[in-house]
Amino acid sequence: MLTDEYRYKILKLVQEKPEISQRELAKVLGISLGKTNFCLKALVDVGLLKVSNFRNSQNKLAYMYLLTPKGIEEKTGITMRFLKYKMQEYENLQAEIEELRRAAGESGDKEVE
Amino acid sequence: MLTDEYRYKILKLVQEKPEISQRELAKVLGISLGKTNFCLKALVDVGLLKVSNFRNSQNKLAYMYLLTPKGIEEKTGITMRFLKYKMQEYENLQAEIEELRRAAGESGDKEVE
DNA sequence: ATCATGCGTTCAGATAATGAACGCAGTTTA
DNA sequence: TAAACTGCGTTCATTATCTGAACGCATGAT
Repeated sequence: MLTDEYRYKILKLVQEKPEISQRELAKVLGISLGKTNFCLKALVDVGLLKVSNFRNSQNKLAYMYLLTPKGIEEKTGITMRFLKYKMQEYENLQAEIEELRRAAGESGDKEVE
Repeated sequence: MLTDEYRYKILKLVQEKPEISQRELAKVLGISLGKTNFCLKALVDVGLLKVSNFRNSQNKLAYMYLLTPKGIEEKTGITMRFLKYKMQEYENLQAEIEELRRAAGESGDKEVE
């Protein structure tokens, strides 16, 4: 399943390091190789990424994932959408933390740690 | 699967409305009835929730989910842990938004919306 | 030539999530 | 009172999703 979370994360990582391998991507993302492969293909299918070959001196032939113009353009929107969603979660939690503090009779200005 | 996300959300919802039904909980959480049932049981199993019956005037006999003393105590920790995790995500995204703004040559003080 | 390495790809098996269907217990209707 | 109805928690076959070992291939090393 390709969610906004992985759309965002993969586009970001690929943009930073186009020669990244699927295995490395999987490791960074904390997901399996199979899922990584699936998500990359999905991003290629919808035209956000494209694949090209490149010669790697030390390593063998490898792929390179590049953001298409569409990918570059949509990445911003995807990121914004994802941020908005996360911001909402974050604010809800902040409110909950405040409630907990009030319930515990604390001063309310302590740091979460 | 019972994750911190659902530990937190369920404990919160149950605390606010102990007489909530599994179906209503499922709807609010955006998950299936089966998963809701599974998560509630898991929370009972680990001693964070307990079940008791109550008489509901209009409706039939129903259950009531109550936080145990352990549940009340651990809810704070679970919430804090979940917040910390979300805060990290949120901060990473904020940084990414900044990068996007810089790349787009914007002024950097626009609101996300 | 042979081996070793690392790549993307595949897919059988494991894991997780779904929601229709069930039995039960109150409430309403006939 | 009996029968139909409602909404509850529970179950579990089905479906969706994820995993990672194994494969073929291309390169570099021996």
